[in-house]
Amino acid sequence: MSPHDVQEAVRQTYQAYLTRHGLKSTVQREIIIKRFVKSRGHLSADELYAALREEHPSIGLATIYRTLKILTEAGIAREQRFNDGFTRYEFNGPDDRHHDHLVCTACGRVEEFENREIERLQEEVANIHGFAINDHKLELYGLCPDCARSGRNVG
Amino acid sequence: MSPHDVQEAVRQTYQAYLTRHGLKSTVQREIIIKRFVKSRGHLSADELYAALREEHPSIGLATIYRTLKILTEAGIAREQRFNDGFTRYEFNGPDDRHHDHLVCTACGRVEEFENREIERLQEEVANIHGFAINDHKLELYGLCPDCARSGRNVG
DNA sequence: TTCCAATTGAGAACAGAAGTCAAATCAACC
DNA sequence: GGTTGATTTGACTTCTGTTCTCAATTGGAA
Ligand SMILES: [Mn+2]
Ligand SMILES: [Mn+2]
Ligand SMILES: [Zn+2]
Ligand SMILES: [Zn+2]
Repeated sequence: MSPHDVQEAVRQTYQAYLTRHGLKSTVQREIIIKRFVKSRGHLSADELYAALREEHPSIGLATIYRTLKILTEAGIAREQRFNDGFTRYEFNGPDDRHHDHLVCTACGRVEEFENREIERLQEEVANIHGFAINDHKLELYGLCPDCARSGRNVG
Repeated sequence: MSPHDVQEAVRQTYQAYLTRHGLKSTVQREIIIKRFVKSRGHLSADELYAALREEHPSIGLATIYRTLKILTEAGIAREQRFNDGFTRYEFNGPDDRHHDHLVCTACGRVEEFENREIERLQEEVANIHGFAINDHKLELYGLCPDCARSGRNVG
């Protein structure tokens, strides 16, 4: 899927969500979404706020929070809570697959990985315990190669 | 290891930690630890506070937090952050093995499991990415058998 | 006992996030 | 285009779990 197609699919999903919930499209939301989709990191609301601060200083932090909530509910964003006290949001594109995370406890770097075998074993565990799983969280915390090499250990 | 031996080992570890850090033993800490070790759940500070409230109404919440921090640092307790907004603490006995959690999103029930194969695959992933892992978090969220059967879906 | 650092409980402070509200904006209708 | 009413906005306040502050108390070495 080309970047343009992704952009278009997001717009489609977003508009459908607005209509379905009787919400309005606004310039602030457009700006926030465009930047969020473009950045493709694991952003906190405050980081996104800071990223928009220069070009759009009038957009309030509350609007960022509200828009991220809409995006999450529309399936365009995904919430992640690593252990730094912030809720982080990542773009969830139309053909993005589920993945889990490696988190560097020194510099905050986040790497993604996908492991079908682990996922399968998780299902097995859930079955054994009779749980009907609808979400899971797997995070590996430690030092990234750079931080391990340089002996860093705090952020 | 008998309950008495566990009790004794905890006391040992606790005392050693106090000495090593120039801390004092207090009646409040003794009471909190005894109750914490006995309960063996995944308790929030507030739940522990409530549990002690009746018998020891003068013990403050701040002291609970402070004691749980000491226990965590001494390796007697382990912090867990599930997705309910509370930090939870579980007793980490001298012969307790590492385990992960199944969490019911309806009733809050927490089940533990251990899966060496998943752990091994995690190490493999970390190696591929060059990360030096020192902690990880694996939680499966869904409905426990009871809640699934009764159609419950909120806590 | 004396003495002083460690500890306590109460309340204030903190931080991320969510709520409040009057003013501004969107979009449906004419 | 203009009118209208519901939605949204930004600034601010509030909320909540946790930590900090501080004067009074306590623990334990001497
Ligand atoms: Mn990710
Ligand atoms: Mn556990
Ligand atoms: Zn790093
Ligand atoms: Zn349940």
